[in-house]
Amino acid sequence: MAQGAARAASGKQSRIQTENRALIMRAALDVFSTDGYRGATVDRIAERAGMSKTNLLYYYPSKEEIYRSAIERTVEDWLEPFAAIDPDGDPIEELRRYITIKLDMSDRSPEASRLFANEIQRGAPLIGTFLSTRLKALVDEKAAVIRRWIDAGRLAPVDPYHLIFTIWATTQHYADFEVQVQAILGRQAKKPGFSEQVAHAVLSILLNGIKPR
Amino acid sequence: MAQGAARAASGKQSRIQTENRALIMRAALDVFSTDGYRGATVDRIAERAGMSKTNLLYYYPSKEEIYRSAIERTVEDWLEPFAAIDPDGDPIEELRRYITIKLDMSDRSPEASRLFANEIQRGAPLIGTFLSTRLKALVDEKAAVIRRWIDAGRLAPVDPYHLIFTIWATTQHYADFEVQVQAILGRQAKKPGFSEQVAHAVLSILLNGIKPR
DNA sequence: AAAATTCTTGACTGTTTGGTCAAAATCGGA
DNA sequence: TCCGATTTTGACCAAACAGTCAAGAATTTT
Repeated sequence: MAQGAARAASGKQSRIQTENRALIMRAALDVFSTDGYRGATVDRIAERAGMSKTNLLYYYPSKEEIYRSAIERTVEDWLEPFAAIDPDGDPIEELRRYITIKLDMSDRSPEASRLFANEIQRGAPLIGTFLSTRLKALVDEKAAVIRRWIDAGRLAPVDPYHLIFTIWATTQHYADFEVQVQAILGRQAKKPGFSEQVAHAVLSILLNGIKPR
Repeated sequence: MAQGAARAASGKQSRIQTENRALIMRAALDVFSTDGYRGATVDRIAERAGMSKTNLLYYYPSKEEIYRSAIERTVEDWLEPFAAIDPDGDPIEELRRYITIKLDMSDRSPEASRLFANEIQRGAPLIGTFLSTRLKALVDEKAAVIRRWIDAGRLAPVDPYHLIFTIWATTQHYADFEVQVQAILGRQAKKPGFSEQVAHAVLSILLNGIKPR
C-alpha cells in the first residue's frame, strides 16, 4: 500500500528513515538552539543535515513539526532524572546525584539545554500547557518531598521551590552561557576534567554556602 | 544645514527624537528578547513602538543598528553593580548587596536579561570581543578580590569564578525563565512581595547552603 | 506669516522564506 | 532480475522580509 508521506514516528521505520530522522533531529537541535524558532530556516537545517530542503520536508511535514519533535524529546530526557529523586534516599545524596546528572547533561548536549531555554524565553508557546500541568504536578510532588526532609531536620530550612529553581539555574548556566564561560575562562574551559571542576564548585556552594564555617 | 538622517546618539536630540528613540528602544527590547535577532522583524518593532516601519528606519538606519544599540545599553547597565563590588567592604555584605541588586534588575527589566541571554546563546556574534576583553578583565579583577577574602578566612573556600557564574545563573534565572516560574508557582509569583521572597530564598541558599547546621 | 528644517508615510524593490508538485532516481523483496 | 514502493530532487509559488525613495505633513526658526 502506497504511503502518501513518511510513516509517523510511531510505526516501524525503514533503515533510511531512521538514519535521516536522526540526522534531521541533530541538525534541528543545532539550528533551533542558536537561531530560535522564528530565526531558524528549514534550508539551514536541511543543509546542516546534508540533504535537500524538499527531502527534509518529506520526513517532517513542516518547520513547526520538526521543532515540536525536537523539543518534546528534550523535555522527556529532562524529566527523567528529576522524577528519579528518591523520597526514601538520603537528602544530600539524592540532591548531589541530581545536580551531578544535570551538569553532565548540560555538558554533553548543551544544544538541548539552549533549545529549551529558548522555548521558555519565547513565552513557551508550545509547551506552556505542559509546564503548568505535568511539570507543575511533578515539581509540587518533589517540593513536598524536600519539605518533609526539612521538617525532619535533614536539610536546611529553605523554600523547596526556590531550591529547585536554583538547581536548575546553576546546572543549565554552563550550557546556556557556554560562550560567556569560555570567553572568561579561556582554554581552561576546554580542558579535560573541567566538568568535574564545575561539579565540585557548584556542589560546594549549593551544599555548604559561601559563609565561612 | 540639512541632515541626511537623524543625528547620531552622541549629538543633541530634539524632543521628538528623544521620545521616539525611547519608544523604539522599549519596543526593540521587547521583540528582540522574545524572538531573537533573526526572528525579530522591523515591522513588529515598529508596530510595537506605534509608528511606521519607514519612520523607525529614519531613526535607526538598520535592524542590526537597533539591536546593537539595545544590547550595548543592556551590557553597560549590567556592568555597573558588578564593578561596584568593594574590595574593602565586608565580603558577605558586598555579595549580598550585589545579588540583591541583580535580582532587582531581573525583576524590573526581564526583557533586558532575556536579550542578553539570547545574544550569548547565539554565540555572542556582536559582543564576543567585549566578553573576552573588557568583561574578562573585570571578572579577573573581582575573582582576585574574592580569592583574597577567602585567603583571609572571611569566605568559604570556593572557586571565585564559579561563584560568580553561580550568582549570575541564579539571579538571571527568574527573568529568563519567568514563564516557567509562573507556570509552576501560579499567581503566587505575581503577588507583591514575591521578589523579596525570591531574594530571601536565593540568599539563604548561596550564603548558607542546604546542609543542615 | 514665510521659509527652512525635521518628521512621517505609502508605494515600491529585490531577496528570503515555508511549502507544493510532478518527475526522476534508488531501494528492496519476489 | 524485475517491479512496485520508497526516496530524492529541481522548478516553482505566494507570503514575508529589510531597506529605498520621493513626496507630503508637522514643527521650528526667522
